[in-house]
Amino acid sequence: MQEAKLREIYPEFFEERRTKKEEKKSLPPLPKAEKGKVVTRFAPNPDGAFHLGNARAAILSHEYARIYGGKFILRFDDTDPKVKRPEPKFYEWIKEDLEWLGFKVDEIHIASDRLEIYYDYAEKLIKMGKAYVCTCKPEKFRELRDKGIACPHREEPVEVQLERWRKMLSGEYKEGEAVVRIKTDLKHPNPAVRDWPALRIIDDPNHPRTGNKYRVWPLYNFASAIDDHELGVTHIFRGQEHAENETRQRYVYEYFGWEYPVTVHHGRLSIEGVILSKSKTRKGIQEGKYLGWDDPRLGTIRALKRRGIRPEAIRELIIEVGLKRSDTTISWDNLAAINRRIVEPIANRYFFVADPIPMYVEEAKELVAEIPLHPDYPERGTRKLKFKPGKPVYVSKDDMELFKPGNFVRLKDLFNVEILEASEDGIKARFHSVEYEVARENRWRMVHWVTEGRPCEVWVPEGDDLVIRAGVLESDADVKVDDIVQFERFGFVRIDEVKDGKVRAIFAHK
RNA sequence: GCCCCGGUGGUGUAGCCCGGUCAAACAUGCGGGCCUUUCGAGCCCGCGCCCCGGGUUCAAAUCCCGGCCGGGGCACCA
Repeated sequence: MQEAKLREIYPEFFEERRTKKEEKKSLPPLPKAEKGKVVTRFAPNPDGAFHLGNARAAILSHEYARIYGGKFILRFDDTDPKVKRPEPKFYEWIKEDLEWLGFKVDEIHIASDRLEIYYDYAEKLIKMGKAYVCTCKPEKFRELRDKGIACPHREEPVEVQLERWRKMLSGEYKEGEAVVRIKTDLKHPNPAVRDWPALRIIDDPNHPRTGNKYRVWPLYNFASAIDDHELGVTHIFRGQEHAENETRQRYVYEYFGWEYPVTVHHGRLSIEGVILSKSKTRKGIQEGKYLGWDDPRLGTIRALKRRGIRPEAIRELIIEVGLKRSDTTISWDNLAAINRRIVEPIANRYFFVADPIPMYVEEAKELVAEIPLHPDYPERGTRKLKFKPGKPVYVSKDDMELFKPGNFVRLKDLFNVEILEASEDGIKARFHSVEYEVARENRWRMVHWVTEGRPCEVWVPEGDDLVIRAGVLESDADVKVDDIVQFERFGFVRIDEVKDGKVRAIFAHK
């Protein structure tokens, strides 16, 4: 348990904590955190859209910065122009998504602007004899490393190293021919930690921000180690996959005599049945399987937003999941429950009939149903649905099992009818009574309906499928793009598009 | 293979450091009831969990050892 580890290092802090638990679900205090002095950061690679998995580190970082009145930094770790290539739009999207989540970003830094800084530190380390330029073939180096043997370049004099470093910068070495390594314990139990690489050459980076200006690029561990210190970061939140990187980075901190930030490693967060992986998402988009990074089936922040998930719900979820180090897969029910609580009071009600079937009602008189937009908030007003004799009422195929001859149903807020005949082409019914009480006493079921509707489709993400439910929405429904409303007896939806009188909505949850 | 983590109801989390107050808490889910012009919400009742085996102890979810299971890392990715 990582808390136990933190306790070892900061026992005094946990004493405090004991006295004040008892509180509602919230984040535990942070070790070594002083009011006003906490600096956290979120450091994504803008090579894909921000998703729920990334949101864990981001929200924890931001939340603690706020709790302690500190600073939250957004840093784009865009130092791999080759394998995990950044794309310009993602820099913007990440900023937009953070804003949507309600973040206050105090500073923004971009690693690709900071290459000279990394070069300076690299040179310092070389001069200090703590780093060297290795020109071994990667396989050769790996072989030596695994045996715990120094590579031939390791102990060469500083002047030779500096000369090679200059050659790296000047372009005399090509990609793959030279790399700067940080010296570590060659007998470190984990071979992967031994003399880890800090900077490498990329011949034709064509970086979206710096083009071909720089050919020597830092690797994540080096850039991150330098930046966290340079930017004054005090607390780092990141996935447990980074736990071993801490070991590497600490060497740099030790050489410079810096203090390593407090780190909290959390497990991976995912939602059942939802794809988060950037590479899988990209592939799916390319193959035409997904409509884009905001396809409602995906777990990107943009997709969740599009589905009508509120930012507060995401925040609550992350805080509830907390600092746990094991991976967690939350269920949709869980997120939906949180979101429902938030959205329920704001969502106005409308009738949407999926797969409409006409119902012809005999012996009924003209009647106008006046229904509140929200049952708990009558002050919001009402909507009026007119019934005219001779014209059909549309009901949903989903309710077909209720429409058996001899059954009685109540058309909600209108009147009660007896079913005479029923098929998927149409239903014949006879007016029975208008009073709700009659339906209630007889325990007749209630269905929603529409007389004059406007075309509407609802996209319902179901795992990896996107089911499109076509139907009609009550004609006067006052819906605008981005509204979150409840289609009664259908579920909460977000209005995605209103065009030429046609409405498209995306299903959030029941 | 080597190196890290983790394992509490169907799901997610709390409790574990400092053993008793924990036949275990909260949320969600599921079942039932009340209320109610739908659904939902709300209120009430119920269902259901400490991975396994040893050990220490008067006492173990909690400490120790072993096992099993799961996740992550071992890149000139982040």
